[in-house]
Amino acid sequence: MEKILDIITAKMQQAFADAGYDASFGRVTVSNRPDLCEYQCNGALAAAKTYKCAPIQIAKNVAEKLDASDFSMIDAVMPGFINLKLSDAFLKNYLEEMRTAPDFGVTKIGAGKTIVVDYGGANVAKPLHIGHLRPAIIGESLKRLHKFMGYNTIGDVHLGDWGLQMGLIIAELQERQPDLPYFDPDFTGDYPAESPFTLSELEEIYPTASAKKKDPAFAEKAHTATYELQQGRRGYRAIWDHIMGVSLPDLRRIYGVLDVHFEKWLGESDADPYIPAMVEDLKARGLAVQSEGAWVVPVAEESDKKEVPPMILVKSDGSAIYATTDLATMVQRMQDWNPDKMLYVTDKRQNLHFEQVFRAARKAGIVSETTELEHVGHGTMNGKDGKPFKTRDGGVLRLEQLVSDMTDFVRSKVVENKIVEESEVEATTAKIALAALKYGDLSNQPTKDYNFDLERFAAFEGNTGPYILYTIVRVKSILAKYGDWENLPIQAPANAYAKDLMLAITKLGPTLETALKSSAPNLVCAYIYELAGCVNKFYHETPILKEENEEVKAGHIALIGLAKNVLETCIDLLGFSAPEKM
RNA sequence: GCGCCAGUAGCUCAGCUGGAUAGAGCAACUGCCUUCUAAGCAGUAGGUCGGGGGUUCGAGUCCCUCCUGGCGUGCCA
Repeated sequence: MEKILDIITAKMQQAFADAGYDASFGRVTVSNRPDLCEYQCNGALAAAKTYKCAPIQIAKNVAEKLDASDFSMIDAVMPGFINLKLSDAFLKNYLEEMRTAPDFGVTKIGAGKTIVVDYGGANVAKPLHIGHLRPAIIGESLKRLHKFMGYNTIGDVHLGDWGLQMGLIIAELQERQPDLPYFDPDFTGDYPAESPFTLSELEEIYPTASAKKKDPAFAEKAHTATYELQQGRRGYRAIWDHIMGVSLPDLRRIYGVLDVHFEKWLGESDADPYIPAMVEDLKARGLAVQSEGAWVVPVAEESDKKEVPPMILVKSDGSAIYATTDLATMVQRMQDWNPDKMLYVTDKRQNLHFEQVFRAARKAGIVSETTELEHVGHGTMNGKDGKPFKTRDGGVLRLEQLVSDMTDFVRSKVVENKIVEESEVEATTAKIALAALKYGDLSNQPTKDYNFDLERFAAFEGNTGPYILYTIVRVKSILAKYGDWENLPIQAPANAYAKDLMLAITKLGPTLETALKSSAPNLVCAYIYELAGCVNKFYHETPILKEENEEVKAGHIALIGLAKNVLETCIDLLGFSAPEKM
């Protein structure tokens, strides 16, 4: 469906042209003075200079030429604004079209395109911690948004399963259990099917090993083990298999709790087969050069304001680094999926890394000229006090713990409210807790740091996930009492609250487009907060089920039904859903 | 040192290619439930938009400069 702004702008441009001015001045925007109008055009102010004429005169001339058919008000006011209000008939028809069109008539700007969203970044052998929350939530939302807008979407968890961390674990395991067959270079038999460590042991081994990096002898061992693993040493591969076998089910489970789902569970290790040929190619073409013992790809450009260090392709010890696997992963993605876009959702501190990798990829022609590469660098989630989030003993808080804290908090409120049956308490709690967590995160700009405040996010009032859910649930309750409502047509606005609500609904398409183009789920949050406010105002001021005129009542129901559908669609794009009661 | 990001109400944040009176939520205070879920709605109060210059008819928004904070700056991811 054509956007309202585009429809009006076209008319306004025609009016400017008809009045003898350049059509480009006819841009219309949503009003910033809702008390005066719904849409406005500021073009006369800008045109005043060009035509050396008082802006108000231009505005009046244009207003006279404007096709008035879809407006209830066209007003040229000082100093030169053209204020507009839509006619009831136009709004009614527009909303009825939204109601009956698939996906509310939103333009599928991604139709025919494929996007890879790389957003997990979980490390095997390490439990998910709060640092993994934002990429999971933001990435999942961006993926769903792209899908809704027509893209073929491939979400890839891109596990951290091939770097130094693997070597650290192997080295630590060897110190603890040197007699295991994995460490015997002469062992030729079958390795045990049973893992030599449990999940909780593994989760303890890694941080212990990581802390020992300062010991040069241990670090040396870890680097060697990393290199040998990457070279395919049999015993080490077997350990690696165990690490994956123990770790993956747990990762899947926790992502599942967050309602985060990946199409592909690939990792850095899956890029490994592509590395040798890629490295050889880069060397052969002179794109990779030796520097300080390593092979690097210089990516500095003339226009750089800062010094951009080269991308390290092969470390001086011969092993791959994350730049290597990221680049090789691009080779794999282009070969297997040929995407139009690759979107990376990771911590913003990796900005420089991705800048380097993107440049190297373009330089080497690993991606095509038209392949879009974007890094959404998210900010950090800090504690309530604005300082890095730590547990009481100074450790890193597990993601699972965070979810369960939120769940406990919400559950107590749900129980207190006594609206749902005891048997539904857990399911309802889970939905509200997830909404609180995700909305609390997504309502912030992705790039900014924010402070996590459990009580604020889970508050049942204000700009929160639960508030949005509550709005939806209230409407659902009315619709259920009314009965069949799905096919009721939209009517002209019954009152001012209805009109505000209708105007808000029409902004769905433009909002989703902007949110997608700027990779900003927070815009969707802001939108549904506004929409929910309109719903609640209408709800409060308009008796719906008590309306005696059946025709009028049907109009009310059709409107809140559409609003509810839009809200539910939007929260699905954010990655959560509403219960039936709360 | 250099680079990037941020600084808006007591707190947490919006503010869409510069536009009419800078907006929400929380906290504070005040109204509205025998009537569709009060987890709601309405209202009051609270701001020299970090400081200083500049461009413009018009600047929270663009340019310069300074201050403060965070982060990054070749073999971790």
